[in-house]
Amino acid sequence: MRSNDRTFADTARRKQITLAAIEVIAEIGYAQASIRKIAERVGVAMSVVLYHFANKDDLVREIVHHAFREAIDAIVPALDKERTATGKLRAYIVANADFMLSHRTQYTAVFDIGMSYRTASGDRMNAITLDPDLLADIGRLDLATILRQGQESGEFRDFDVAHMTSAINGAVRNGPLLELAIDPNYDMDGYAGELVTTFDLATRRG
Amino acid sequence: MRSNDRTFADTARRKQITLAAIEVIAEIGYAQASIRKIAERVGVAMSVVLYHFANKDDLVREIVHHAFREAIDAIVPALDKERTATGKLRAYIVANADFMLSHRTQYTAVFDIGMSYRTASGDRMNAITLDPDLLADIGRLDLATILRQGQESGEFRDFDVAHMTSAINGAVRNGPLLELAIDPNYDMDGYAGELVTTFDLATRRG
Amino acid sequence: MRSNDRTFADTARRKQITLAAIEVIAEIGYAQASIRKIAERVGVAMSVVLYHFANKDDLVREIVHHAFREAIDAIVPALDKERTATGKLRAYIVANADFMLSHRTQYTAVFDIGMSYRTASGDRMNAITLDPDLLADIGRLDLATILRQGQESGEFRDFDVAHMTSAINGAVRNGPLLELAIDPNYDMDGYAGELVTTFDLATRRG
Amino acid sequence: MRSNDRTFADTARRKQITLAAIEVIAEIGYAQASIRKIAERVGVAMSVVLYHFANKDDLVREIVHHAFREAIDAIVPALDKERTATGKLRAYIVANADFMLSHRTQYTAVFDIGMSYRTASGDRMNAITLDPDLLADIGRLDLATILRQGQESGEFRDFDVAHMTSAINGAVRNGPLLELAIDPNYDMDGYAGELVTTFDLATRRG
DNA sequence: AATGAATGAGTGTTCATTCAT
DNA sequence: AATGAATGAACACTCATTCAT
Repeated sequence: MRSNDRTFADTARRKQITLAAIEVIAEIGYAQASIRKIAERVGVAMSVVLYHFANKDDLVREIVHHAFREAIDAIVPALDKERTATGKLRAYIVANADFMLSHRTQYTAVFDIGMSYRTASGDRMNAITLDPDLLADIGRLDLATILRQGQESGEFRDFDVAHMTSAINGAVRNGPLLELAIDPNYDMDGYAGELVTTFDLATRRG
Repeated sequence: MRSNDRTFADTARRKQITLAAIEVIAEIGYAQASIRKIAERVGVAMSVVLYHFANKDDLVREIVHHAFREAIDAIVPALDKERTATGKLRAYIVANADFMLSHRTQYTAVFDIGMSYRTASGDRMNAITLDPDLLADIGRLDLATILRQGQESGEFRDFDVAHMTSAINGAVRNGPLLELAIDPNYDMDGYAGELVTTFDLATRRG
Repeated sequence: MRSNDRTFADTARRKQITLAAIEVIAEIGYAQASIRKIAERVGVAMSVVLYHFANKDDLVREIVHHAFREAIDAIVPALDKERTATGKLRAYIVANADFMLSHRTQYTAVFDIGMSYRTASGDRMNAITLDPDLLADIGRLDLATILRQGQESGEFRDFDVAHMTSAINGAVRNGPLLELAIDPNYDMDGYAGELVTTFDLATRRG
Repeated sequence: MRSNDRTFADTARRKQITLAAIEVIAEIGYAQASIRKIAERVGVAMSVVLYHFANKDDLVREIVHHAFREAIDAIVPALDKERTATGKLRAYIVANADFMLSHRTQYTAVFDIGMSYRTASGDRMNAITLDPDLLADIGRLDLATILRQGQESGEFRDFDVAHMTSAINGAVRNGPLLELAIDPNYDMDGYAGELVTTFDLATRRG
C-alpha cells in the first residue's frame, strides 16, 4: 500500500484502524498496545494493520496527525473569534478543556504516546517526522503568541512569557489528566471556569 | 529473599539496583528499561536483580518508594517552616521546583513510570500497592490541605479547592517537564518565581 | 491464466516481468527478491505478477528457461562452426565467457537461483521441472560430448571425461563469478584467453 | 551472554548449536535454515540459540570461523611440507579436495552461506566482519602466492597469476560442488588426481 | 549471595498466496 | 487484464521469570 493514491475503501480502513488504535492505547497504554491487540479490536488479522500502515511508527504518526488535526479544527476557530488577548486566553483555556472532554479517549492516547514513545535507541518522538503543513497549523494554537500580544496591548502584566506558557499549559492540559482518564463524570467545565478566573487574575495588569 | 530480615549487604545491593534502575529509566524510558539493561548498568547478572526483587513490579515499587521518601524529606520541612497558608503555598511551589531540579533524574523516571506503568491487564499503578506508612507521609505534602487552611483563615479567596489543586500541581509538576528532561540548563528557579507570583495573585483574597 | 493460449500482450507482460525479476535477483539476491519488489520494478501491482505466473516457482522456471534459451542461442552456433574437438573446446570456453560477460545480470541471477532456490521441503531445483524441449537443447551445449569426441579422434589425451568436464566448467563458469558480479570492468576476455591456453595444454595428446 | 568470559558449558552449547546449524544449512540451504529449525535440530527452544548467540549474524560468523579454522588446520600443513611450487600446487589441490570430502557438510554449508548471505540491504557478506587473526591465517592458504613463486623459480610458464588462480580455484572448489552435495560416493580422489595432472600440464614451463 | 542456562509468551515485520471485483 | 484487500505462516528478536547450582 503506497502512501499516496489511496482508494476510498483503504482510507476508510485506515481510519477504522486509527480509531481502534486510539481506543486500545487509551485503555491499556501505548506500551501494551500491540499491533495484534489493535487488529483484534478491529476484528481483522494483524497483517491487515500492516497492510494499511507501513509499520507501527506509521500508525502512530497517523494517530497523532488525526488528533492534532481535530484539535486544530476545534480550537483555532474559538481563538479567532476573540479580538483581545484577554478574550483569546479565556477562549484558549475553555476550548482546550472542551476538546479534552469531548475527545478524552483521543487525548489520553496521544498524551500517552507523547510520554511513552521512544525509538529503539531511546530517543523521544520529535516533531521532525510530523507533516510540515500540520506543524504550521499547530503553530496557530500557540499560547505564547497570545500572551505576547496581551503584553504588547497593555492588557497583561509583565510576566515571563515562556514560563507563563508552561504554567498555563501544565495547568490546562496536565492538571486533570488522571481524573479525566479515570472519572467519566469529572467536572471539566468547572475546572475550566476556575482556570479562567485564576489566569485572568494572574495575568492582568494590576 | 524475604522482604523482612534483610542484611546490610543485601540492603546496599537493593539500593544500588534501585538507583541504577532510576538512571536507566530516566535515560531510555520505562518501556525500554529491561531488567537486563538495569543489571548491566550495575555490572551484575540479570538474575541478581531478580534475586533481590521478587519481580519487576517489586523493583518499580521500590523506585517509587525511594523517590517519594526523598521528596517527603525535602518538601515537608519546608512547608512546616511556614505558618501562614500564603507562606506554605509559596514554600510548596519553591520546594517542589527545587526538588525537581536537584532530583531531576529520579523525577523523570518516576513520572515516566507513572505514565507508562501498567499491569499485564492494562491497569494503572494504583496507590493500593504502596506502603501505608508512605501513603500517610505523602498526605503531609498535600496541597489541598494548605489551600483549605488559607480559605479558612481568610487569606485566600473562595475558589474550588480540588480544581485549584489540580491547576497548581499541573503547573508546578508538569509544566516544565519536557524542558527539564531535555535542557540541563533550564531556568527552574525563574519558573518557580513566576509561579509564586502567579498563584499568589490567583489565590489571594481580592 | 492457462499456460497455453497466450495473447500477445500477455506474452509481453510475462517477458517484462521476467526481465525485471532477473534484474532484481541479480541486484539483491534471490532470497531478498520478493514478488512485491519485482512488481515494483515493473511498476505494477504485486498481484499482476501472480496473474501472469501461477506462483513464484512458475516465475523462477520462466527465468531459468529464458536464460538457458539465450545461452543456447549464443553458444550452440559457435560450437557448430568448429569441426575439430580442439576447436570446439576453444569455442566452448570463449562462447561461454562471452555470454557470461554480455549477459552478466542474467547469469548472476540464474546462478543465484541455482544456489538459493529450494522447495519448501528443502529440495534443490531439479531438472525435472524444466521443459523437455529445453533440456534436449541444453544437451547440445554439453561439454562431455566434445571431450569424448576429441579422445576418439586422437586430439585429446586419455583423461577422465566426467572429471575434466567438472574441471573446465568449474573454471569457466564459477572461477570469476564474484569478480564478474562486483567489478564491471573485469577482464573476462583475458580470462577466457588464459583458459583456452590452460585447457589446450591440459587436454592435448602429449 | 557476553562474547568474552565464556564458561565451559556455554562453549559446548555454542559448538553444539554451530554444528547443528551447519547440518541444517547443508541440508535445506541457508535461506530456509531458520533459527527455529536449528534449535529443533539441537532439541532446545529457539530462544536458547539466541541466548548463546547475539543474533543470527553472530551464529553465521561462528560457522564461518569454525569452518575456516578447520580448513586452515587441514590445508596449511600440507602446503608447508612442500618446498617447490610444483609440489605446493599439487598439495594445494589434493589438500583442498581432501578437506572438501572429509568436511563435505561443513563445506556445503559455508559455500551456501557465501552465496546466499546478504544483509537486509542486499549487500554480500564482506570479509570485514571476520576476525582479523583468522583473515591473516586465511592468507596462508593463498594460491596466488604459490603461483607467483613458481614463476619466479622458473618452474611455471608465464601465465596471468590472477586468472590462473581463478581457474584453479573454480575447478577445485566449484567444479564438483553439486555432485559432492548430492552423491555420497562421489570419486573426489579421482577428481583431485585428474586436476593435479591437468594443472601440472597447464602451468609447467614448456 | 550470586549466576548461567533455559524457556514460553510476546513483539513488529515480511511474504506468497487467495479472492472478489 | 489488472488490482486492492486480506490473511496465515513464518521470521528474527526481546523479555520477565524459573531453576539448579
